[in-house]
Amino acid sequence: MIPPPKSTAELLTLCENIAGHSLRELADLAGIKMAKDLRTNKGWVGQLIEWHLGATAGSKPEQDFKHLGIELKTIPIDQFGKVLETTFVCSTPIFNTTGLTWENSNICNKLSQVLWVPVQGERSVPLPERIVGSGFLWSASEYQTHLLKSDWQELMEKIALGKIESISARDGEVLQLRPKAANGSILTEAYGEDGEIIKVRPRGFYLKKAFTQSIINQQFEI
DNA sequence: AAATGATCATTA
DNA sequence: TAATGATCATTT
Repeated sequence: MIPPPKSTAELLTLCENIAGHSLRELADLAGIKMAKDLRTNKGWVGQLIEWHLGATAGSKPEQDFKHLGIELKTIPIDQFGKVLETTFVCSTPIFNTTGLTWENSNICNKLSQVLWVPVQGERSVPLPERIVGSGFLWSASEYQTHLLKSDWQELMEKIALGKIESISARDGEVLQLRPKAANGSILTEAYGEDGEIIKVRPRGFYLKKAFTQSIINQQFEI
């Protein structure tokens, strides 16, 4: 068990320790069994990295390192540093959203400071042989914040107006709204177009690839 | 080939 | 059910 880091510097040291190592090595060190594949265990890599960085496991809607104000995200990239997947940020509040602003939203809080940990994610590389890259801290620039905030406001307005079912993943410049649930039969309450209560699939906020790619590029082209 | 919509495991 | 950790796999 790795104790939670007491400072940002400690966290970054833990992060340096795992850089360059394979998932097999890290699983062995953690005493965690290698996942056979990610198909039936999609969060396995993220949970392995959490263990090594001393993140407190849990399903609370807050940052991984709340005392440091830092959220942890692993991000799959290929050998050229290309981002392979969109990034889930958090689930979307869709029922009682009155009084909710970008500034007091969970997504704003989570994105205030992110420790990005790139992990080799090409399917052609066997899971145990994939290498963990060098993690780095990131905070949104003014421009990036503007993009996120305006997408968020547009999406949340549609939700408040009962137009959630008309939102597609194509909406938003950098932020997407997509289903986020165990399967299609999971339902939660939302407002319909006439203000009535309807049942919809739960949604989550995702960062589009182009946005996370720019973050990765910014880091590795310095 | 890229992207959208769907899905898997686990905890509380 | 709702939150976390995400990637899968069919459609475009």
